Amino acid sequence: MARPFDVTAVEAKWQTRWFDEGTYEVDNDDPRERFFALCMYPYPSGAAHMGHVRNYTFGDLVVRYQTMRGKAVLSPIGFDSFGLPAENAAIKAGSHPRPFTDERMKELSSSLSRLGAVYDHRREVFSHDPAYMKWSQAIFLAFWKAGLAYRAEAPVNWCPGCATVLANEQVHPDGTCDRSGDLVIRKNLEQWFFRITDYAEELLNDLDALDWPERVKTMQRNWIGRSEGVEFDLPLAFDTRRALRVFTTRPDTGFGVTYAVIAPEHPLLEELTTDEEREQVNELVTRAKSASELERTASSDAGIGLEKRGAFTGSFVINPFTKDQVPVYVADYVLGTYGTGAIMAVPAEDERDFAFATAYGLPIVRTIEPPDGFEGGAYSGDGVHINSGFLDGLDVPTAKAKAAEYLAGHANGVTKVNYRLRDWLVSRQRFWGCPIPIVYCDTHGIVPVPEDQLPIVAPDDVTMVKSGQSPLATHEGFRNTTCPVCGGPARREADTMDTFTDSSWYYLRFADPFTPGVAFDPVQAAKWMPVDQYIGGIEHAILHLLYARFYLKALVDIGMAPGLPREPFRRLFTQGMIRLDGTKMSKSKGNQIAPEKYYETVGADSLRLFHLFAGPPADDVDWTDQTEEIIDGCARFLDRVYRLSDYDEVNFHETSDDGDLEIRKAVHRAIATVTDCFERWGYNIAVADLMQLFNTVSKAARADHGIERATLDEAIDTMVKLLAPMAPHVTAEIWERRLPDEPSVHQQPWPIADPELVMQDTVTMVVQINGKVRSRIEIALNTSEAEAEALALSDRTIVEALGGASVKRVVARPPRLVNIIV
RNA sequence: GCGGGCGUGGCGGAAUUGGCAGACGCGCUGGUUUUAGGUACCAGUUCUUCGGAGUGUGGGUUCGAGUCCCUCCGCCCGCACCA
Repeated sequence: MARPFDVTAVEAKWQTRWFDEGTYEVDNDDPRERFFALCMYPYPSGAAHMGHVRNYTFGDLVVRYQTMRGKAVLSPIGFDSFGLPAENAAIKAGSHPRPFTDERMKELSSSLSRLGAVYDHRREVFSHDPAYMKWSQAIFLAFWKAGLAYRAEAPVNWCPGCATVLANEQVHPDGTCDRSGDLVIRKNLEQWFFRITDYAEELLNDLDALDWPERVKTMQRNWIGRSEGVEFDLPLAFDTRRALRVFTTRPDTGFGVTYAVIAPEHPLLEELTTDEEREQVNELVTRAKSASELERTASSDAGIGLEKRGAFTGSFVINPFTKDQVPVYVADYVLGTYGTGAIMAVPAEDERDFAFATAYGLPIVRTIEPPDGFEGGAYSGDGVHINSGFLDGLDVPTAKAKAAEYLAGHANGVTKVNYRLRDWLVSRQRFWGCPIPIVYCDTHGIVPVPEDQLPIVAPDDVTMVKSGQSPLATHEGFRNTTCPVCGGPARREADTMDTFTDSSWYYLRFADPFTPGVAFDPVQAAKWMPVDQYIGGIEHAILHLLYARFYLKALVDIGMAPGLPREPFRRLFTQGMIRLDGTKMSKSKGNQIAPEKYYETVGADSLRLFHLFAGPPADDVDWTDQTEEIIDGCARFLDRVYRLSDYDEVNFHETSDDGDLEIRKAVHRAIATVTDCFERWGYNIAVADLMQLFNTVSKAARADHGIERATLDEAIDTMVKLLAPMAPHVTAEIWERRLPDEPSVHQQPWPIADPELVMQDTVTMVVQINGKVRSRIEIALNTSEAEAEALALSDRTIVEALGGASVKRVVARPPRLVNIIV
């Protein structure tokens, strides 16, 4: 395609200038209003892919737009540079992950520059930088000292493919690993945890005030999984001084408890199991323990309760409502890690209990009258209580309160809130992560590494193997150390931290990487925090976004971030993904379209414009046969703007006339609509509005009648400014050619619409007959209803169309329309 | 199964509060320029039996519905034994 300018040269020229001149460097004491714009910490996987391009196009637009709005914009970049892909590649190549990672970082960095994205490069951060690791480790130790980090043995998720344990958040519902797709198995291991559950309530409540997509907030709410209920005792039939403690959200259904169920891991199981039942109980427990999560949940995948697996323990407990003895079963549908690990079962009002009761022939007693015509097993809705003694006749909420009161007096009942959220498992048996700064001494046990010895950096002379433990575990030079307390022989922790710890506080380092001796100075960081606009993919809806929220709250509480807000990201935007042939475009699927080729042909500006124009930013984009042509169309539009700005084929007239006034109005209306679109993420519409404005201006300027020079000057200068955040290179070039003595377009203030020109004094009012458009009348904006009605009824076209029909009613809604009903 | 979102030309998509459906772009058709192709520019492009009809289907509210309510169909996303 023949272009009116040398795209490659122009883009390179401006990229160099922005970088060399530090155009987007910003100081912490900048007096302007502040704006913190941030794209999610990218994993350096090499040159930017199309998803990056989309993400960083939006991010860069925000940075440039807010800058033109007169704000001091903090635009940092860094790299989430620890992680498995680099380690796996190093194992394969028999090398070290560091050079591999450094290379990928360089590639990503340069391809972001090539896109035209601008940053304060002085603030660059990457996870494996010892200067950053030092503080990642210091935060770990601060958590430990505050009791937020602890070591415990627990059944954990082990991924054979990744050869490490995983957090609950990294395991899919079907029991496979988030990263490798391998089936995760259960193992009992001693591991490090962060006490994120201490913050469950706050993490849940604070979501309400965040300007985040509702979808993301819902996902987090579900993940945290708050449920309110009552914990109480079911006395053991053979020894009523002791009891099985259970948790329920439905105390009101207590009269319908016909059995109890305990988890295979429950500590009382052994005691409750009678000799006659021992064999089948053991069989069930063995199976449940060895089963993977997938196998354990498989029965429900086939349809609710098709195959509840359980066994009678031989023991009974007493229902505190009915005083009846009910059997205790062990079943794998009750989880040892939630609530008390035991439940009261109410088959009539709980689907899972119903399925189990049906399979094992247990009695079902309804305690709530289902609605007429109700078909099916369990009824969990509201209704009138029956068969429920003192609860009979009550609705569910009332009965709940009354039952809870009863349990408090008769069964040690206490109201309780349970969460689905578990503590965050942070140990990883891998090499390429931030080492956990802990030493184990035979005398002093767990000893933190003193801060002046941080960072603990993994050695370079390791043999990278995939063995189920980090190469650090067998590296004698690293492993053997001395106890910081007694100086005796000690061993270093060989595990590294989950890489999500690195991305949980990087935004604070961005805000202040300058103050020596601290991770960040809270006073400096407070100048920028919280992030005003965070941009990233929906795939981080739970993991990263929950962890980062926890980190900041914890840092504030333990005194590392006093005075900072408790939420890191005020506004979140999640952009859609790019799909090719119906699936997400990704490296692992091998269906990527590389951006480089577009840089070389149409240029970065055109590719950016395409991503902005393709559709609503939050929606997925399908890469199709048509895409190339749309990108060409975007390039064509930029070329037209360039040519018009050169006054190519333009006719001028001397003094301004009505035509010029119309152009000025169109220009100012576009300022208003484009600005509005920028504020509400309607970039696709902003591009459309600019194209429309261009068409109007271009047509007028090239017509024989021509245009006044001042009108065209204003139109073009404004268009270039409005386009500048979208297509930064070509607009900078046009601006410089037109106004070589002025500061760059990117330093210009964002245009402000003149209300006089935006306001239309006359508008086209539609006249309908029976809801069908029959005529259009130009009217004044402030026309009254009566005037509008009179104008409509006397309009020649309308009189003809009516043909003397009797008018039943007239609905006048000036200035939009009049509807005549006949 | 539960929760949420979405169905508009050949295609991507516009249409703040119910008020001119299809902005803008792609593609397509015709034309001007050009040795030709490409580029550039101009005109047209929902369907139509030219009365009208039309925003997945059927109903409802309203003077008026793409927009609000109900039914069904289809697609996408999240959750899925958490008591």
